[in-house]
Amino acid sequence: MTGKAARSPRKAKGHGGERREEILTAALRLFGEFGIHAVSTRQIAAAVGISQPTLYAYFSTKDEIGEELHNRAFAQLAARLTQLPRSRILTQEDLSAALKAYVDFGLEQPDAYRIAFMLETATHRTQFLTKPDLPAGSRESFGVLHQMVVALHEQALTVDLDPDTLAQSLWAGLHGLVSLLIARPGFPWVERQHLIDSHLGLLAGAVLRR
Amino acid sequence: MTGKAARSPRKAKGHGGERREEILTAALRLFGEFGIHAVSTRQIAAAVGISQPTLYAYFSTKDEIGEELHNRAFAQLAARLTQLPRSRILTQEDLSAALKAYVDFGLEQPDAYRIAFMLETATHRTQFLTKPDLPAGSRESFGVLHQMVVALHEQALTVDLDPDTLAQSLWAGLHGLVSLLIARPGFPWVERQHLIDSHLGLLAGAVLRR
DNA sequence: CTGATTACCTATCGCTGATAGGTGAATGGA
DNA sequence: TCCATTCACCTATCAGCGATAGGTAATCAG
Repeated sequence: MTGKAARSPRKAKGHGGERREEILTAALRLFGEFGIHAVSTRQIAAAVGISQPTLYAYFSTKDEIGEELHNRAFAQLAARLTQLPRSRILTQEDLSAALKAYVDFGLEQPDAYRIAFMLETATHRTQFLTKPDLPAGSRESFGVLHQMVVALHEQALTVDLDPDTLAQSLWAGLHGLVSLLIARPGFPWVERQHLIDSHLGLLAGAVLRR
Repeated sequence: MTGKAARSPRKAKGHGGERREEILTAALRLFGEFGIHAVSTRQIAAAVGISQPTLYAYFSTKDEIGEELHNRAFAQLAARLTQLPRSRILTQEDLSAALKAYVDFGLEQPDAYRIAFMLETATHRTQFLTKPDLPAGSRESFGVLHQMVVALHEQALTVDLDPDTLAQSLWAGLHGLVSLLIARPGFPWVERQHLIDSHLGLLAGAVLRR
């Protein structure tokens, strides 16, 4: 399956950080392609061109590699949502654009989305059960959605429900579509873009005052 | 963690099937509690009271245990949806009841739901990429939803979108809520029942003609 | 040139999923 | 009643896993 292990030349003295990036790049690709549990540290190491224990100079566990990718994926999504152009006074179109951006992110970068929202490492499982918080990037990306709903609510543009509930409902609606499309590519979906457009239309229509 | 391995007495001659059920029961509990990848075949065997290789008399791989639980979970959901009382001519209330039943199933049996929709074994990953089909139970449970939407559509009770798209959209909306509630119990959700009621209200309101 | 630091290595650990090959209780036909 | 077969289950062992211990050689500052 995997080719021979061509050793990568040793990094110069201050440049161990480059190796770290190489590991993350290789891991993202492999995790995305085969799933985190089907990829061994030896495979990652081989893809990078180093010995397996060398990974542990940069990460203390295999899960920590997933963790870092997880955080970066969240940060990417948050950045994407934050950097959207917005009207000075928030409009319904701004919300629609954000919903679309969320779905696009998930479908354009399914590996990242999987890792951000669908991946379950042992670390996560414990973390999510005990800590009342999500990682920063996660709060931030949900926060963008939340703030938009709050702003629209203040302008009385949303239906008569508290904005917290509306925002969580929207998130659920978005995540459901993205995660099913990613996880069940073999399902007989209707034409993808049509489904997305309709779904986002339904969600926006459900949340926005008519 | 796990206590001592009290050996279970040998099954009588024709009763190996009972052992199989015991294995599935133990595996469902352990997979649900710790996640499939964090549970070893030795732990399952210990919980049942047999040696680890004996598992392989009943299942040819560990994934096959997950597979069987997966199919059973789907069948349960399908049964639950199929057995709902329904009006002779389908009403919007029937649809709402089905939506609620779906969510209730997921939240009452998070282990089963996780295994049915959120679990990713190596087998699955390949299967879903190559085969155009879901397991029977899966098609069946989505089918119930689909048929309801079709029936409502024929009575012109739905909004002006094709029923296939509406049904898939509904499914995504349901799955998103259930999977996030299950996977992120630490998130600062609004009161759960309120969120569910609102969400289902939004979904139904979005799909049904006003 | 030297000493410290850095970037890596090989060897090995306990554990995992899975296989090979055997044992001994139950059963049904002679 | 004997015996062959079947069935339920065992111990021993495998290669591969994540992770650790401990060493080595390249590199850089002084």
